[in-house]
Amino acid sequence: MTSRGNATRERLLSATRDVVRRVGYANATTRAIAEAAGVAEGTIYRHFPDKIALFFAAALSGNESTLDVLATLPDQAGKHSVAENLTAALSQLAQLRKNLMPLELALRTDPEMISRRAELGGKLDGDLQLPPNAIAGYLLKEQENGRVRADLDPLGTAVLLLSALFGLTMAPSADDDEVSDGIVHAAISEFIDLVTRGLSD
Amino acid sequence: MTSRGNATRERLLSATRDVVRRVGYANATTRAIAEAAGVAEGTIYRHFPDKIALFFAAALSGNESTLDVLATLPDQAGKHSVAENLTAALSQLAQLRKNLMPLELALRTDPEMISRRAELGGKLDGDLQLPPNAIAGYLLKEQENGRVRADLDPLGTAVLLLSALFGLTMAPSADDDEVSDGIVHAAISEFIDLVTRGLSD
Amino acid sequence: MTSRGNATRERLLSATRDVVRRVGYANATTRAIAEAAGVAEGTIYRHFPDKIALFFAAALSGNESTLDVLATLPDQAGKHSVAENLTAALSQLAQLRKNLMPLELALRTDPEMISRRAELGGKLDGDLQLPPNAIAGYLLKEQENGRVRADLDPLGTAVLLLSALFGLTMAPSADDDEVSDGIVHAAISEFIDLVTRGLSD
Amino acid sequence: MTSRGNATRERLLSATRDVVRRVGYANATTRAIAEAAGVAEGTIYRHFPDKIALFFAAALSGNESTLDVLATLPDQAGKHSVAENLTAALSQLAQLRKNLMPLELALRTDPEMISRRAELGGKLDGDLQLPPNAIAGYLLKEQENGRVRADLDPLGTAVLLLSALFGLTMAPSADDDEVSDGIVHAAISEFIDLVTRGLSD
DNA sequence: GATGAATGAGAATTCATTCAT
DNA sequence: AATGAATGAATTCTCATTCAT
Repeated sequence: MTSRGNATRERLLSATRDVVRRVGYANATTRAIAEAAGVAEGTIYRHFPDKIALFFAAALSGNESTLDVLATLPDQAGKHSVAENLTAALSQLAQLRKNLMPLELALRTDPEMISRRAELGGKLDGDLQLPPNAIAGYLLKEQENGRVRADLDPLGTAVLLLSALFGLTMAPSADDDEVSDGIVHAAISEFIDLVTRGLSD
Repeated sequence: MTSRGNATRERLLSATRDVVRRVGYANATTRAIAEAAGVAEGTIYRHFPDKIALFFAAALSGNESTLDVLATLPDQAGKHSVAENLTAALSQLAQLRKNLMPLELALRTDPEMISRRAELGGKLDGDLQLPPNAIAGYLLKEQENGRVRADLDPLGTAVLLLSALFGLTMAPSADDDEVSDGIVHAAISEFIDLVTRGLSD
Repeated sequence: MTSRGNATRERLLSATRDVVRRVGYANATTRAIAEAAGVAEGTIYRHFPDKIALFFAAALSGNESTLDVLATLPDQAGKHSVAENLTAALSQLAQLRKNLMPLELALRTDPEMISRRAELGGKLDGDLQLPPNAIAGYLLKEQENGRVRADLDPLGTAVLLLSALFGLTMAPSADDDEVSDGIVHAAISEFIDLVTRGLSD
Repeated sequence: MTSRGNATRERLLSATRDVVRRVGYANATTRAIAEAAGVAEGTIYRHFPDKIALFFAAALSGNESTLDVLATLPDQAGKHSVAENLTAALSQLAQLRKNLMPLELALRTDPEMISRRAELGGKLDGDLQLPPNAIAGYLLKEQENGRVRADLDPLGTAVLLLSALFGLTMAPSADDDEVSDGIVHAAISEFIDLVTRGLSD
């Protein structure tokens, strides 16, 4: 792969993310993406077999660092407070979700994408399995530490938290990305507070 | 509006819901909807100015009873347990979500729909505001009863619960509707248990 | 089907034959066909599921009378001369070939069409089987009449004659259809003379 | 021309023949040919001005030996039987046709190729004229030997035989090349028998 | 009111050809 | 000589919408 080719590929991935964020998945046409990337439409097909493959690649790329951070979550057990640790972890994941969300929505909306999910193979499935596993691992350690109720199912609770996170990240629709990030972070914080202390306490 | 016209209109609304549930919003073409309704494509445009108006109307119609039940939620304060009341309320709402979800996804995905949101005017916005208000009203009464922490913001917590519910209802993808309903109900129940008792007890 | 719809369908079939004859199968685009038919491109797809179905339909339609004539060939046995009967039959078939040839060539050239051949189902396969069977039936009767050698395999000989006819009809490429028809007829006549009398006599 | 360049050129010609035989003329893309030849797409244009020129060159090359054999046909007059000589000659030609056929079909199908026929100039026209001339020359000598009817037009008959051969070689569609060759040879043999002895004899 | 044929803009994708490296 | 990334025109097909009947 030439360096020019690589640069074009990156421009396409970045343009795809931009266009999807701007006009939504349904309106992210190859024409719009090519124009945003400053290349001809045909160029897309030198780098990706089809549009869906481009979307998958765009959704996956650029999330490596987030995932790395998440992998170290279980090591935080015992340090700081449980609420702080979970808030930090979910905030990280919210970042990830912001990139993956249009893809996730499309996955739930467009039957063709569902059937193409295999494409992501180990890559996305691995990525998607990391979060619940990391959180479950963390909860298990904290159970051993006595900082989390022993009768909780760690994996079930982790999935519950992630599902709720999904709802939380969907909710706000601020145009300004920074503002939006702040809202999401505050919501997560409140949510973890609620979950940690309970409704009645 | 003649009774024939009315019947056709209802058939179109019902067909739209069916088709959207079956093939997703993106693939719900006017042709498929007309076929499902047993009418000609052109007939759609006798009843609705365009496709988006049809979707809005379809999403709204048929949820009246669910909303009615919700309106009585604050009256349950003090009866049963808080967990039971919230579980019941969110389960009701999950039903509502199942109908509204494709529309909600589209609303968050497709900018054209966002701009058409005004169309729903008081109707949808009213409907959408009822759930948080009903839950907040309930939480407030339970605070007065001493069954919910006084330092919680009722409306903020209600929105939090609803956001989480959204994530919960998105998660499962069982084909069988009844099975899916069961999974969602169990998840809501666990979720409310977690929220009620807290992580650490 | 409305009468307007039927007329459009016929115009499309006729336009397809014209365009294919004029520019060849490979260059017979939907755009060119629609333009020739005086309709919008999208109209093609109201009448035919896709381009290949249109080609098959175009190739098949309008050959009924030719096939009918052929079916009566065995009844000619004993009348006129064998050479006259065969010349007449092959000339009829040459007419058929002129319509089917672009399709036949495409069938041998384009793998996608080969796989779609099933589409023609009984229709084309029946049509394609009639000629050899009709000729074989005729030869058999003439063998009984003693006007054709008894040691010839009727069906094998019929296939041989038809294969040769294919070569004959391919050969000339006169632009003027009438001239071309004349050349083909003369070639068939000479060919049958050769086959009837033999090289050495 | 360096030897490397020459080797590449040969690989391209061979790859073109292979690809055309495998997927048909319509699907023989420059990409597929370049891949089969193990070179980059751009390399094609170092050796040939465009795709059509490549096809012409590929069709012509590699048939020299066949043509040489044919040139000696008239010398066989008087030896063996007429049927044997013609069967052998047509079988040779069938081999040639197998290579030229996709091109011939394209020539009759695709107007663009017709207009480029000039490109072949003396080369292809010479090659194409050799077969009828060789056969006509042979028939003339056999007329002198009294082994062929004197009232036959040698060239007309030669063209007739070649046209029929074309139909014969088109007919079978066996996947296995050797099987296919066998079928064609048998058909030619039967055909010459028919033509030699006549229908009634 | 209802029909359904027709429309035409626009979508994804292909491919021969060019050109900087 | 060779590469292979980039091009952009062209292709098939879709679909919301219109309108004569």
